[in-house]
Amino acid sequence: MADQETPADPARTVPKVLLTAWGAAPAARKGPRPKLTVARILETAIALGDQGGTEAVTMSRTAAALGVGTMSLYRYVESRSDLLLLAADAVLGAPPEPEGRTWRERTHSLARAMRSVFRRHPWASQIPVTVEPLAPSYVRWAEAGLAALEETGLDIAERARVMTLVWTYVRAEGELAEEQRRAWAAEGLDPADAHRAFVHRLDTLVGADDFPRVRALLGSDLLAPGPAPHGEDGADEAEFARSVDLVLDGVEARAARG
Amino acid sequence: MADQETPADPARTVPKVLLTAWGAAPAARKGPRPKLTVARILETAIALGDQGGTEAVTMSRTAAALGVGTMSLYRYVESRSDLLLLAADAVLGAPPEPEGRTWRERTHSLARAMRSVFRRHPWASQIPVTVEPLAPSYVRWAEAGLAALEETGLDIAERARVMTLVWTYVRAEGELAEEQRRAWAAEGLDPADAHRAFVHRLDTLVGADDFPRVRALLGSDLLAPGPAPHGEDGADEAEFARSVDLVLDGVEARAARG
DNA sequence: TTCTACAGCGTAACACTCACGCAGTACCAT
DNA sequence: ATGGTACTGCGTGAGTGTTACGCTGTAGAA
Repeated sequence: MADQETPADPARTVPKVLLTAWGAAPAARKGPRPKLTVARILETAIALGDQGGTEAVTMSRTAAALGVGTMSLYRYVESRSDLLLLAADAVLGAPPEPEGRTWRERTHSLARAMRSVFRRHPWASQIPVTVEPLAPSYVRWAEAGLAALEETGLDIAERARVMTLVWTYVRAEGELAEEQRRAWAAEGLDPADAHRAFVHRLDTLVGADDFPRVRALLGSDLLAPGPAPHGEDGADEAEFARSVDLVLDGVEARAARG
Repeated sequence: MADQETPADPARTVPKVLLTAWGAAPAARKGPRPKLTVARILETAIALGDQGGTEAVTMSRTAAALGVGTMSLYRYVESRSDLLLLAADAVLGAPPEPEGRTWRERTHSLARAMRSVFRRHPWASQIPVTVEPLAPSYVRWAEAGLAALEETGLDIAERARVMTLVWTYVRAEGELAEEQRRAWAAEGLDPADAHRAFVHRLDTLVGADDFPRVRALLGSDLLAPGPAPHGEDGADEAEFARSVDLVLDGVEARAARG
């Protein structure tokens, strides 16, 4: 009997994670009934992540929360990193129906929706689902993004480029915000203190001779306390919206050129 | 003697990592001569990262490579994550003199330079130095970016937004590329195989009914094997350049409006 | 004398291998 | 149809190797 597990062409293999993610893993026909499901495991992992971040999602903790032995999880998931990837993709879920009449409004609406996912589950932004850009939820968001951009008239490759650029930025923005939030929390600073601390450090460390432009930020709207208190999400969200607008300006210019 | 280490205002503290990074840590006046320097430790950590990625940079391995005990490193660096942050910032280094006559060329040149740093030290892209946006090398790149954008005529806040957007994208692009490269390597696929595997998986998993636009990518230039072989850096770099151009188109449009 | 750097020992947590016992199901002989 | 049996997949406990990091004693420089 030939070894059926090792096909000749490595390019025709599909990793087990992807099969699991798409629900394409073959169901068992014999043996005892499984006590768990992948869905239930992910649910638990997501809950752990929500309250303690990526590092709180360990095999032992997840298993304990489910009331099973640590090793049982390996029946459903090949490794911890696979578990995290599946959890992150599950969190991404399906994109909402984009709001707005123009492609621009709809694209912006999708970007804001993805951002809000990463604000509700900040740990997920640290797991690049796009590494395996074929995880089902990511593909759904890709499809939605390409659809929203359809009436720009740009060709499919260009639309894909825009979509990838925006999704990459949204994820990265979430990642940075989360890292920063954790850093502040580790120092025991609340958002207001954090903003003051940042200004103080900038003032202390960054010399006017070598970094005149960075220092000039001290006097700008960016760092001046405005109506929307810094550190809270109001100001950050406005910044985010403006950055997305910048990209969409570029798309618009390109679409106008044909 | 009052506790001098705990000032009343938490916003006036500067974390030790930052002081170390800026070379502002006070030198010891007594005691035995230090066997190591932070610079030498970082050099070693960077070498380890270059050949084995982030996870290869452990305290024990770094110490062993230096011929000292593991715990000795904690005299110079507060924690592993501090070590990684310092190493990543060291790798970023100083930006080169940007090439080009227009702000556009110079900004693009800087973006490509940062990308090349992250290609030479891919692990560094996984450590968000921008978390603590006051690490010295990042500040240098920020200053360079703001300078390059000066003659757009945009105000400082807008220029800062553009700079942050571009730097964030560059880092994230490097991060994703590295994660992908590692994933392929773990499967034992070379770049050519990886491209074929990707197409095969896309074809297998992504149904035409639910994802017509994503599937349409199969027939596009993006996935068709062109003169520059996919998986190698040629095609990726061209994609990167086009994405940056997209953003700069947006900046141009905004600059023209005033 | 006083301060500081160094390193060995020890701890707790982690991911993951291996081997085992056991529970159901599918199939076959009757 | 029915009873027995072979087999497969399930859960898990023990064990391995690695990790970051705390504590403590020692040696050396000012």
